[in-house]
Amino acid sequence: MVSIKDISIRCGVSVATVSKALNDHSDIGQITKENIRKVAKEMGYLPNSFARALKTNRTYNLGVLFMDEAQSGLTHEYFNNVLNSFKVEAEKKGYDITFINKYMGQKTMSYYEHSKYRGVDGVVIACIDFSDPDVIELIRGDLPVVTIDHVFDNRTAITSDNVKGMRDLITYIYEMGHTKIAYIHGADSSVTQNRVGSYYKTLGELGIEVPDEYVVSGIYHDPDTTVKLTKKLLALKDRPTCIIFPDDFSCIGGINAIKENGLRIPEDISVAGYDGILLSQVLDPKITTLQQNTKALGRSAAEKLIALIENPKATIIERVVVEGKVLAGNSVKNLNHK
Amino acid sequence: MVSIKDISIRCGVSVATVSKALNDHSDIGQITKENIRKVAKEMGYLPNSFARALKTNRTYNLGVLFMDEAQSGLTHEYFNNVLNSFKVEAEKKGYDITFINKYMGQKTMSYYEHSKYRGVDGVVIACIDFSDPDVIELIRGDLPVVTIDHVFDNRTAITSDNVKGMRDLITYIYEMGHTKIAYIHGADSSVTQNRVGSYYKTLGELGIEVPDEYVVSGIYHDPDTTVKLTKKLLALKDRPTCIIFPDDFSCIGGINAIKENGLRIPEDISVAGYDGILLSQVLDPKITTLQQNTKALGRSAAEKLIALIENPKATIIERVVVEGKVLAGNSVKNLNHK
DNA sequence: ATTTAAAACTAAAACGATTAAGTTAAAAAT
DNA sequence: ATTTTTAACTTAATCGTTTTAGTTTTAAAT
Repeated sequence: MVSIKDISIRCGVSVATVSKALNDHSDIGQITKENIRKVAKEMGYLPNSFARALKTNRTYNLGVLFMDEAQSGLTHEYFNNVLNSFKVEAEKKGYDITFINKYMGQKTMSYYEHSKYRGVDGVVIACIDFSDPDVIELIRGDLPVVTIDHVFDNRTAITSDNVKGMRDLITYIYEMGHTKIAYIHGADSSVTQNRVGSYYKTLGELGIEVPDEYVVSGIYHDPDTTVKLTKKLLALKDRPTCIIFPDDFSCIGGINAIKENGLRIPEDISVAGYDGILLSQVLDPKITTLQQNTKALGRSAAEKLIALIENPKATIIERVVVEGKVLAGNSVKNLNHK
Repeated sequence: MVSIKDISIRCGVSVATVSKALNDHSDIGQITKENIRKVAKEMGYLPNSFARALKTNRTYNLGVLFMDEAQSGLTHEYFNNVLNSFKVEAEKKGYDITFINKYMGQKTMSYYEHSKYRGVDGVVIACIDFSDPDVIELIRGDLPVVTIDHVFDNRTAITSDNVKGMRDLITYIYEMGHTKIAYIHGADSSVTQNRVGSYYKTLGELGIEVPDEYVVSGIYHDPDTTVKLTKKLLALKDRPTCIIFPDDFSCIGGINAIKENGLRIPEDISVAGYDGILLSQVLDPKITTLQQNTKALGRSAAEKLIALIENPKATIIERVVVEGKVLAGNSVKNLNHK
């Protein structure tokens, strides 16, 4: 590999001059600069990122901590889309991304250690158990951090507007004539708390009493568990007319349970999901769901993280809230004009 | 950050000794080693990966070049799954992964340049236009490379067995009583060539003549284009009884076109996909498809790439062929016992 | 008691950049 | 004509490792 030194020899100048010329410092003459750049191109020079990183402590590398229940944020469509959007924006700004994990070969490292070891300039955290001590270590650490879908006091956070999302979804369902709306929610997290809270609040404002049995604790992204919980709901004496599932994917479990019971959707019972993944819109019937704006989430996360990195003095903690929108499928029956 | 030097001072030995102790060289005494390791742990020492990379030219970082038509291998379920499996295996062996791309900020770099700049130890290439000059540059380059779903003479390749896959799929459809089997295939590539070749060969062996109009050139992962092409097939005087689509995702377009035409699946016409993505098995009817073994593909790619990296002398070019299996859904009607 | 061999450690160069501080040459000010 | 300023470079240290080629100490062999 051709180095700065090779160029300096060819050009008859010092390595310092070459370095400065390539980095466009002001104390190098125009003619010299141009010549050095020409020669560098001719020789096929590529900067050595480690050497640079060693000296400057900047890698132009962003850590990504994306982990779902199944240990693979990659195959989870929601996080997938957020990640892809994050990646696109990061690359646009000249950053690469590196996945942060705990288990590197034999050794285990904490997320913080891994981040430090790879020297990432900052980390985006999403899709994870935010109470994990290893995550907390990272949050408390000295690296710029942006969290997605969870808010820490002293850190920039990008969140999907789960309060408004759930309100909009319920309002839509209510306007379709439903009042007996059950909710199988996901495991406890701030996302879940916001949604459940908004569920109660919205129904309360609409003057609807919610029987305790209508709110069931489930698991995100788990059709199997959802099958069981759905059956429970179907067995109720006062069965709901609509069930909201933790997300579109687990909704499939719910749909299967309902079909197994000999019921039709939406004729006999209505269902709604959450996320608005591709799949939800190709199912028959199309699922009525709240589509989260994954593009904006990923893009904002990258923007804010890079801003944090590039303006270390002005460490501004920001809160970005991204709204989603109701995707009206065909899975919620209109009870108004029957 | 605590460095090797800090440890050396605390232990009263030279930095060389510390380095060797931590890397378990044979010329350091047991007691010294243990002491140094203890102190290193106490002080929270983390090796600096750039410094190490600078000296050793090894980063324990693998480049990933995953690009689909939409410029985002990440949101494409097939590649997604391959990538995830690749990542899991790589991490198990102590490697991180870095996405290789062309456009870093303002500057554009070739894939090869990007790989060199980031100093990845090797690159896996998949899901891309393999005739792209930038890809060729990488293939011809001096980095260990493994390709997925495309074979280059002098490079290790992991391929899904498209010949056997298509044969199995067609054999299944044939056994269900079909002889008029159309095929909308994807854009030209070695994958497509293998599938189309196998399509003709298998049908030929079964003694079935294929009308020219039954083989249509389409696009992978593009439901919209598939809608149009499906309509063409449906309009034929001698309409096929079964249509094979480029993949499961574009199959959705085909299904929609068929439904629009007032036809039922599989009662009036049968369809088959390719890939076996999650989605194919939750649709109603379940799509009959050939499920590719994405886990094995990703794992093998990582294994072979790392083998190449860790045994530079024995540069063995390998060919790994991974078989898939027919997922018999409900989208192909059994014509035998009507 | 002396030489030889083995074990345990160190010195210093190197990897490829960046950068603070210093130097030289040319231009501007006196 | 001399001093001051500015422009255009260079020197050399530094980042944190690894590693070659010693050096010293201890043990074994003579």
